[in-house]
Amino acid sequence: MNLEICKFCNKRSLAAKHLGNEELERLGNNCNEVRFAKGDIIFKQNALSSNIIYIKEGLVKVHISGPEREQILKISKGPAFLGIPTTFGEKINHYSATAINDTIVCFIDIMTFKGFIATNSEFSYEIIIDLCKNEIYNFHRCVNQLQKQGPGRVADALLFFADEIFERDHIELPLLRHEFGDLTGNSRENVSRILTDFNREGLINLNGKNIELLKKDLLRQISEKG
DNA sequence: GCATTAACCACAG
DNA sequence: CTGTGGTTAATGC
Repeated sequence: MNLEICKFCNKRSLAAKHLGNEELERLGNNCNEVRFAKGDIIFKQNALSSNIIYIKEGLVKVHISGPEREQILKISKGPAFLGIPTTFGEKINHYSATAINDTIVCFIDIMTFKGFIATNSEFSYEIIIDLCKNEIYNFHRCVNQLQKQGPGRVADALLFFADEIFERDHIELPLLRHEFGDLTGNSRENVSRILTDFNREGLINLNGKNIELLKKDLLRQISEKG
């Protein structure tokens, strides 16, 4: 443990920005930083967990095994909390998390975290905001998945990667076709077909995992109309 | 009926 | 792993 690790961290969460010096030392004393390589499992569904997980850096996929197939719930980019909902009320994880890139994750002791919630209202406030944003995001995703059809969901995912993850229109899909299917609720074959269709129609420039979004306005239309 | 959508299977790079 | 073609089932004109 390193007392200074959180004090001088430049990837602090919005919540942790409200911690004082003494609190940051306590945090540093009760958390641990772990590096994960691409494909490493950060935590697994049904395993016991007594930590709050914070992604300092990197991309993580959050997934759950459904009755039919694997479902990717979302892709999270650090810095972000991951797993407050799983660890707060329950002892076991309700989903798994896997590193997509090389990732740095902080495991924060739950009692320390709860202590901040109890004593630092600014900290708590930021955590609540985070949870609310998450819930709203999930509501939207739920509607999308249920009411849109294949191409709409794929267009959604492409725009998500371009706007939220890479922040440019040329993306390198960090998922296999099979996983991209798990994310968008399509079979791997369908993902393949939809992408080649988009390519043929000039909406994207497709080159394996390298995808360039050429007509984002049209992709948005497809995404909205389903 | 006919068209659309998407899943499943099989096979080829 | 990925792309494609054929087949099949469900759903909506």
